[in-house]
Amino acid sequence: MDVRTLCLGALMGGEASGYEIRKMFEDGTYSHFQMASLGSIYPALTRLTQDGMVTFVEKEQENRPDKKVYQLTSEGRRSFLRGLLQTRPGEDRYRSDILFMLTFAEELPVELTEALLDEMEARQEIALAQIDPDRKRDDTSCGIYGREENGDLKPGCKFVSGLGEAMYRATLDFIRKNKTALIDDLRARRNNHKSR
Amino acid sequence: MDVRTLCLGALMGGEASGYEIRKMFEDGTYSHFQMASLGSIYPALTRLTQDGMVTFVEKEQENRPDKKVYQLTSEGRRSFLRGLLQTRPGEDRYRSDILFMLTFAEELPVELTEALLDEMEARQEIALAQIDPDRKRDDTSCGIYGREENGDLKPGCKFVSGLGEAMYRATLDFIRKNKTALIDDLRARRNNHKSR
DNA sequence: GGGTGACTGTATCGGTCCGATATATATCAG
DNA sequence: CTGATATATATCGGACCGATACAGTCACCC
Repeated sequence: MDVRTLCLGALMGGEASGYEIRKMFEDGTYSHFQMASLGSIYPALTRLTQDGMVTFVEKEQENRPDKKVYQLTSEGRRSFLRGLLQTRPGEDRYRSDILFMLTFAEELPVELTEALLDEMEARQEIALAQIDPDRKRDDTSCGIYGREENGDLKPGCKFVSGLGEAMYRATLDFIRKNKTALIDDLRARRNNHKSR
Repeated sequence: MDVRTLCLGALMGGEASGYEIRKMFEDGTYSHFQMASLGSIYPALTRLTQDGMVTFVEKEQENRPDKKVYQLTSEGRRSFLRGLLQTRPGEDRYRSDILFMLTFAEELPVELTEALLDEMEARQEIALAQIDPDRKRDDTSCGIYGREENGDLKPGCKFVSGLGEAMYRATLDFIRKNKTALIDDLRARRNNHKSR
């Protein structure tokens, strides 16, 4: 799923600037299962403009740098949905440096392992908190896709964020339940090695 | 975490060829939380050789193409562990095209949504099955890191694979519990739109 | 007998994308 | 009044994936 497609998807929720699109992938709607950086978003928007998929208006702002606010054309909207019909979605992929490092827990100082576990727990907590319990309409900003007129989440979005929540909860649960056991195990092993 | 570090980690379990390292990231030990392709593994091994982190022996095989079997040098091993001590691990990142597509479920044919859900369920099942129930020593192949002399998983690896299992289970659970509700919801909505 | 696909291997390359950086302006805390 | 943070666009080097080439073996089926 390339960044151009991702940008089209982001604009399905209404107009947005490049900066705002990045925020959707950084903090917002898509942050839990997709990524795109400014270094790829801006070129993507330029090409999408050339191809007639989006248009933009330059908006002057008070006390802020100017904005280019992008918007889907009807061709862009059609093309995006047609694309989804044809695309074979790529494999889900989870990447975690911390888990990779924990694989070598036996070779590392126990303190580092502890720190890694705490770090991971903290990050998961933050991510879970970001999947709003009920932050219905606090952001006046850009039109984020997924809300009904009455402010409720659309079924697709509800499902996806529910799934995200379930994953974070399961992860947190597992860490909390098994953290001390792992640490104890490592300490015991460390003592065995010394005494031998 | 760049591919060179990843390769050093892979070789912590013993000697391996480039092809075998890729398998660890494709099917094996690391497949659930890291990725590296041949297109980056081979150059990485070349550079690691130049830097004295690994050495290789060319092994002729019967009925098979020749192999270059790589092995950590003591410098490589030290350098890897030192690296882990200094590295700030990158953020965990989950990427899923299917979830992105499901975000737009309302705009897609219900059949596609159904297919996506089934596809995702199937993939998670496969992944879960890959996290061994008890495939202790069936692979005679390369020395994969994480086993004790007696064949048990080392604590670090046990933790990590346990966490993986918990995540897959939670995901599968959620999909199974909420799939039909989502589909029904979408169908109902479709009828509402028609009748209006 | 011969085509076809699957597996083991090494290697290269185009194109995409991340991460860092530059530039500019404004707010706010200390 | 300095430094951190936020908004905003834009570029670029380097890393990495995915596809492809090349080469050999095996099993299968027609």
